[in-house]
Amino acid sequence: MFEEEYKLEFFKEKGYIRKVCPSCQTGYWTLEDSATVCGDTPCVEYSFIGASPMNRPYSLDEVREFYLKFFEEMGHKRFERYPVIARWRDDVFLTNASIYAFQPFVTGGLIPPPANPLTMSQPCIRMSDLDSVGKTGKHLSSFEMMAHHAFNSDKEEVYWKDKTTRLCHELLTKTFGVAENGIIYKEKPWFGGGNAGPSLEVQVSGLELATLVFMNLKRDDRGKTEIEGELYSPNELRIVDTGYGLERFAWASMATPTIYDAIYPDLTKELFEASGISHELENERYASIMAEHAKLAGIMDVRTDTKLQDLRMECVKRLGKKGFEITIKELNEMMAPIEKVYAIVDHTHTLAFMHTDGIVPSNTKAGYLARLVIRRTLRFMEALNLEYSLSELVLRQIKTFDNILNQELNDVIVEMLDLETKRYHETMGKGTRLVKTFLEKTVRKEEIPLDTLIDFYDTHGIHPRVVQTIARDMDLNVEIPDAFNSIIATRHQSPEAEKDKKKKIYDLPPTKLLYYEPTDLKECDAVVLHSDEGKVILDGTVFYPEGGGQPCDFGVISTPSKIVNVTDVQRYGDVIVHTVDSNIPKGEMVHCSVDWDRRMALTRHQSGTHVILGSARNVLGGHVWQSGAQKGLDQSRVDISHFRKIEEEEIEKIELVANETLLKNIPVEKIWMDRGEAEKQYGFRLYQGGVPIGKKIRVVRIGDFDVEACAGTHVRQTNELGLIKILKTERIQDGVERIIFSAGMASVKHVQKHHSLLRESAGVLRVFPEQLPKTVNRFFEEWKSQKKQIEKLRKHGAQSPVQALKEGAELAGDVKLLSHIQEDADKNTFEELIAIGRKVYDMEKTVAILGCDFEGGKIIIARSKDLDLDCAALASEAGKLIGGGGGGKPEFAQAGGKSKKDIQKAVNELKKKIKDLL
RNA sequence: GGGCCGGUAGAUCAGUUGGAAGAUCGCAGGCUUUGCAAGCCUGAGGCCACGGGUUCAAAUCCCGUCCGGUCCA
Repeated sequence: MFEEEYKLEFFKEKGYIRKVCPSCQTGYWTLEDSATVCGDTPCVEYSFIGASPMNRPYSLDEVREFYLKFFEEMGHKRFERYPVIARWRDDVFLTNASIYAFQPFVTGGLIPPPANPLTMSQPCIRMSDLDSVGKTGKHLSSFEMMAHHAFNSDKEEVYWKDKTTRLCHELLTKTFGVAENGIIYKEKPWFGGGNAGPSLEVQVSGLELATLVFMNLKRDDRGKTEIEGELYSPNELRIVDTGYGLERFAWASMATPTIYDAIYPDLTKELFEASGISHELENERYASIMAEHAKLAGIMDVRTDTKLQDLRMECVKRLGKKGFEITIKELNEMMAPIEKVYAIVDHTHTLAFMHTDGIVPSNTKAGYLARLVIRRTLRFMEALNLEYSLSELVLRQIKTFDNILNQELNDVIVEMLDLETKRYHETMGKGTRLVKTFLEKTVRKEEIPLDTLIDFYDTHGIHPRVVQTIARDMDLNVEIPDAFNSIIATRHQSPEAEKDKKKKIYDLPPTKLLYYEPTDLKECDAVVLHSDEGKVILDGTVFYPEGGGQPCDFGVISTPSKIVNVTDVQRYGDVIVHTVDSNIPKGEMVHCSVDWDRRMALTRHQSGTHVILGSARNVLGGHVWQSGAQKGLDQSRVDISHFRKIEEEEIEKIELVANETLLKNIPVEKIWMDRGEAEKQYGFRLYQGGVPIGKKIRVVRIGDFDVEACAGTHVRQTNELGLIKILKTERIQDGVERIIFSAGMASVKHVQKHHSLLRESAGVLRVFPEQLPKTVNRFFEEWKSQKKQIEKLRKHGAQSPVQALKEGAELAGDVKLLSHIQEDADKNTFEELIAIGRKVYDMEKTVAILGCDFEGGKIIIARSKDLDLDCAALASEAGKLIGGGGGGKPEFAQAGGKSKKDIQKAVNELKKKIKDLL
């Protein structure tokens, strides 16, 4: 595919020849006549381990700096990295590649690139390879993708395939000293995310150091190019999307057996020592084993245990040939802890990136991915018995990478991770008890039903392997089905989300937005451009359409002949549509008038949201981001990321800071800015309330307190908000707290309402509101102790009525038959009867029938333990007689019903029946 | 955003088909012991998360709310 695309002038000039790999059938370009395979794993093995193809070892910082400098010298603008959490996108959680920074706005042609061409080193996180990390020696869950990008269009031609390849070639040979004939360019059509194009993979010593992608196609059902069953057509933008593996450069230059030894040398070494592993790469035997294992891991799939064992077998064989005897058992035992150390080092680095960019662990979204990594790491640490805390290790990584990581959140991160560690142990403790209880109860202990295993994991977070470990401690064996993971996966497969209803597109000029400036414009004149079924479109409007969590304006539109109510206002693209309760003809001149009380209430809550967010960030820390908001008339809510419940004092403090800000009377500036310019000036903090679309964005700034991209309506100065009152906070999810607050008159009303609640409650108890807590507590305590007193009296008091009953007993053979009917009974009397009934159990040959008229009618039937009589059955029958039912235990039962007049009859019936039975 | 599970004594949890609110640990007092540990006895400690509904009767069944856990995207 794309064969013609790869015939570059550069290859011709250099004397590159095209060959086809007999092993994987792909085309590749090489200077070596003798080359037989494509140069990529699995067709060849790494040849750089112990033999660097570069001119000297490079540290990560050196690789990055040499790289960026090279491209700067070649006319590229150095571009700052984006966060690893992709807040500017709603289709992904994490930044996966450097190009993510430019999607979708730049790649979609909506806004121009911030610089062209540009170069950057973008940290990326990929969760997909998590299982391979540590085992293969090359997989990382976080890495930096160095890149140079060029965006070509009909208007601007920067450079394309030929120059891209020349640049790459020059970087490798001149800067890093790689021999020309050691570089192989492999053809590899690329596609993903709705785009496609040819690409070249750059191979050095069996390692793919870079991929040069030439994105020039887009998905199009009418397109002529077919890739993997999808049709593509040429894109207006031709994008040079390159990716160079920063860590791989360092690895190749250092020629260590694994990538982890190259990029995390200090922490790796320290953890090996702490786990009692002697990681002596100077030791020939050890180094050979590691190197051989790494080479094989590079070409073999190790995702399952079986496959990993295949690799180990092969490794044992090869080592034998080289004169190093080792058994597979020895090799397994040797590698298991080593892999864990590598994984820990990698994972803590990933967490360092996640948390410094503001991810808070959670049970949803990106936070959940962080929790996954945290728990994996904790498991590995436990297995190695490391006496480190997770927070300590992550902090170490943050400090090691201080030239690219933000150090401001360090304290918060430590607290957050310590809390996560605590939570993990709690969950595990709970889980262990649960599993133990289950295993003790189960009869056939070696068989745990699959459903139970699934329940343990899905509901309680206990992995089957943990169940297995617990079972082993109890000398039991538990089998885990191979298909366990896929079973879990299918359980969670949900039907595909409904496609968004297509919004109606109106072919009309953009509506002029008159609601922004001046902020107090309440009315306007307009012309009706479109009118149909109660939907009206004007040339301009003061009505704010629903958006950004702010409900739309209400009001009236008047024509010379009538006045209609506006009941809904929505935005469709650049056009604003008003829903009205009576039709207005097209072409009419109208006058719009907004319900100003409503608008002001909403506006105050809109600005209030920004103030609350600023105060929350102020009080709680820089990890606080908005994760949702809804404005209302009486109250509004804003959801923020935070790792624990907000404490009462913190709420008070947030409220104080917010109101101080109001009193300072800070101007609320609204500026339309170029997107790139705004991002550069204020960073990603802008995107608190989601990502606006378009070249220009509206930046709302409250002094140094808060800056956000926001399309809502705002007050002019903060004092217009009046009073901000936090009404309550609640936890939406782990890591997300909701603050419900009010602003303006709504706050005053809330304060008044609370005041009257207090006054009313205090009035009932006839005390002052200040004494309420004390008094309520006193009443509650008294109530409890009185309840207890009654209970006690009843127990003692049951003695004498029993005596009285005994005296009036009838005899049925040798069995005493006690009966009594209590009239005017209340709950207490009834419970007394129950207490009396209880006494019967310890008597000799006695049956008691105790009736009362509480709640209709009740009959208690009790017998002594030396009799064989089913009271429950009797109660059931007696219940029917009094219009209800009954039941209980054989020795004590109750019947109840609605008709109290039948109690006597039922009791007589019962007596007769019992006599018959005995 | 969706799914599943849970909320009972200070802690950990039982509580069968709706009919007397329990166990273990911890706590207090007593006995035993030279003292401690342990053992034995006795006792305190519960709006069974909250609000509705069904029922003669709800910790238990149904609905809603709040709180917590967990998995998935």
